[in-house]
Amino acid sequence: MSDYSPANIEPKWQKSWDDAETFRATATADKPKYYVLEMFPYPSGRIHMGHVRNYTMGDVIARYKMSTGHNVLHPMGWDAFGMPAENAAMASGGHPKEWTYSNIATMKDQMKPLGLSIDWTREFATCDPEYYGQQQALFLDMLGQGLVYRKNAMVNWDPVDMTVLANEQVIDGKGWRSGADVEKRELTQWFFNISSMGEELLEALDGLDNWPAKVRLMQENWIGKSRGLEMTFPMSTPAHGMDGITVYTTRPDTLVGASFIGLAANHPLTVALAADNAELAAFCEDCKKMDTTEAAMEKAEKKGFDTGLTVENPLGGDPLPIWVANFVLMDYGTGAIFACPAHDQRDLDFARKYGLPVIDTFFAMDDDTPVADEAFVPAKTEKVRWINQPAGLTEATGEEAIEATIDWAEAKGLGTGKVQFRLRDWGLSRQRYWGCPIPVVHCDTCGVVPEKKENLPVRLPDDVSFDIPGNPLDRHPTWRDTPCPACGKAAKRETDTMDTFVDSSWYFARFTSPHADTPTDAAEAKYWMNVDQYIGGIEHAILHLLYSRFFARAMNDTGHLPKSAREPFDALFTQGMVTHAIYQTPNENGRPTYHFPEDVDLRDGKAFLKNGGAEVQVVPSAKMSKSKNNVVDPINIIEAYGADTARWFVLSDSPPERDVEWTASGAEAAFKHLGRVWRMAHNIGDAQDNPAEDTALMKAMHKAIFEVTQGVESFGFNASIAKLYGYAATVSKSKAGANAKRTAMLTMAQLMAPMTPHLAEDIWTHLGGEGLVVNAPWPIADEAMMVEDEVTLPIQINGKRRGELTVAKDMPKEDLEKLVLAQDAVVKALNGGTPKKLIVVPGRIVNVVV
RNA sequence: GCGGGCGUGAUGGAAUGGUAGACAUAUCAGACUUAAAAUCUGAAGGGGCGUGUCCCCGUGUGGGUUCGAGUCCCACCGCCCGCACCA
Repeated sequence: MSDYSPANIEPKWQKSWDDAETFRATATADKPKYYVLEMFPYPSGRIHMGHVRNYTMGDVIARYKMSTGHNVLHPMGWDAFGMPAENAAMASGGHPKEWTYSNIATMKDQMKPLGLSIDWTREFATCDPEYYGQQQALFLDMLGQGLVYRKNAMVNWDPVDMTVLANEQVIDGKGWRSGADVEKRELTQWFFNISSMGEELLEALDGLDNWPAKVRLMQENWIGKSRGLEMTFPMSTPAHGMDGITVYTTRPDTLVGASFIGLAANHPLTVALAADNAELAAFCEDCKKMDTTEAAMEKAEKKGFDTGLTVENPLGGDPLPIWVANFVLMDYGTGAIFACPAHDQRDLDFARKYGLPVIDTFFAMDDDTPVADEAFVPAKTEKVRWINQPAGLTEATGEEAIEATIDWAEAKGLGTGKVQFRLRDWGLSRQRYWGCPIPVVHCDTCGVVPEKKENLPVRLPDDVSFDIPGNPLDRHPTWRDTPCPACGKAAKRETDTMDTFVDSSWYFARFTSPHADTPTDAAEAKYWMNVDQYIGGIEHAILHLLYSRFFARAMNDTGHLPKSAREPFDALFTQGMVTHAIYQTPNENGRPTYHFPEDVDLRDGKAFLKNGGAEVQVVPSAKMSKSKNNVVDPINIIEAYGADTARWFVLSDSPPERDVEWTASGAEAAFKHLGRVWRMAHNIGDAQDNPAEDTALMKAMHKAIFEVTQGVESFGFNASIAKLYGYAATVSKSKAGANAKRTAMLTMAQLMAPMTPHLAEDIWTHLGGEGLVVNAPWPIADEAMMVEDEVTLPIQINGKRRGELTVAKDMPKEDLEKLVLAQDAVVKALNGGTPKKLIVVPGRIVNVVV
């Protein structure tokens, strides 16, 4: 008899699915829909194990939903714009377009053998003119609604990539991609007005019950809503046309403790003063550098510059000096603060350094110690005793004092309560070639004019070169030239392209009608949206997901999505990485030399080099990385064991949200198990029916159906697989007749089908299952078959297990208690006495308290 | 610094407040074999001697709640992640 051969099986069943167009998503009224989406990949050129795990999880859900009577939409596409393509063009002289499309072709070839249930007819790349043309249409509609605007802004300039970066693309003062120190530059930029939706984006987080709490919290912190008081301190002597300093504070309750005013280095007053004060100008230059590169290293160092000016204190008392302080930021609040050193560590550090007063405004309930070197900052919910509180409070929590003081200040006309967000508008302009052109024209007469929709897409020119840094669109001989859409005179195109995060902010909506000649088709979008289950990496917790939430709202506002899709992802799952041990030996410099897994022998829990036998240090569970030689290529695994083994293994060993470590022995074991199941299906035998054994097997089958289903429903794929191992062992050992075994194995095929679809089809057909297993309805566990007549109860004495008792499930409590008290262990423990207490948890446990 | 999460065998991990360690890896033993591979069966948290349906200890540490705690509460230790001069 032949043996389990994935190389024969897998292409065969893939062809059957293709021929039957099994995965074609069609909107029909007779079935509920289910939209499952995995975050689409960047076409780097090769798929990796992380992709395999991500897509397999989505595939399990998609196939399961198909078999439970849903129209399933499970699409795939390519996040295809971005700098690596340009970098490759610079390095090797090719064209970003060719590089990208060739990578897409390669990766698709690598993905196809996985047997994913993807509707490839909906595939697109974001660099397809058909896609980015609709993105331009969307941009114009958003422009019309005031959701996009232009402003001068200090931007983060990456000197290596020669482009602007969003705040969130700057990590520790360095470009997220290039790692270069980021500089500040002032440019006219396009911005999405995401902050106008801050409140809604924050409030709607509450409704996202099927998102990880962690992601919701990260977004909440990112949006950063706070309530405080905006008030103006009148200047003692007006200067540079200004007669007051407006500050924002979340702690107006500590106004009594104000000791100085702090201005940002780029506050308008600072800038005006620096114009004729070289020393201050030099100080401000220092601050600008700190903002980017040195911030991380010298975070504790507070520096300031005394302007010599003062403001009047609205509470009476001495005027407050105005300082320029390096820790005050222009782009939050008003760029000016009042400092209360007693209750803010930064202010205190500053005050101590420059000898400014420290005024306690409240004390703990049981402690009068004045603040020394540590600011007193209790939780806002803690009750404290106030000194000269402006609103007249004596004992109150911070929360109460803040609200009371805002009311007081408003009544006195000193200021107004204000809500502030950390979330800032999203700068989308990029000075790059390989991105979606911003569809506007600059006209000397008309200014900035939107391109007409009938002229879309504004296509990228193909004849560009990358031999000099900077944007090839800027230096293209003719591309910029175009008539002004308003007056028809000669004008110039915008040469900035869009941040690639724009491309991925609405692709999920485009998948509902990928070839419509508007961004979406209303009927299709209404049927398929929302995404029922979105799956991807935690690294997208803030940027991609927040931007997508914004875009879904913007698309609703511009009529491209229904209101119900303003929150586009009903459920989000963030999966863990696939890791692999690193094998390293120290070289002569003491630095590690990395060895490929295939060069290492594993014996007795240790690792040795095959060549030379030297012992190798093993670093477990490290992220796969080419530079560490610990990457496992899915293609090699598929060739060696087949796709089903790869799929089974990446799901098996760890819960989906955690990292899973790829081990050669684990993959081997997965392959062996699939072979075992295959042989079981081919060795049913011809045993006669055996009622007792048959019933026992059918009971086990229904239990397996129940448990595996539960695992799939709850994203516990590893649990489902553990149950399938157990079920396989039960079937294998069963003495049931051939009919019952055949039934048991047909169910096995169905239960395994979402994880190992090719093997499942093969078994299903071999055992005479009707049609394709992918189309078979999911088995339903029969509750009656899962009822056990007898239960084994553990008997505890004082909470410790001391024996067990097998009794009829429905035995009356009194009879059970009698039996328990007659147990040897219980009799011994009671030693002739009576139990203090007898706890019977029906069907679970008995505890005797002695 | 702020916020969040996690600590269970050699390893990955399982366990609605109810038999801790399912399932898998690695390990060991047995069967089959001339032998090996493959396959199948079984053992296995640690310790004890009295070898048993035995006893003691055991889920980072210390307390607490409970008839009963890996699970709930408090404090501490360690690790991981996110944010970070946001007034």
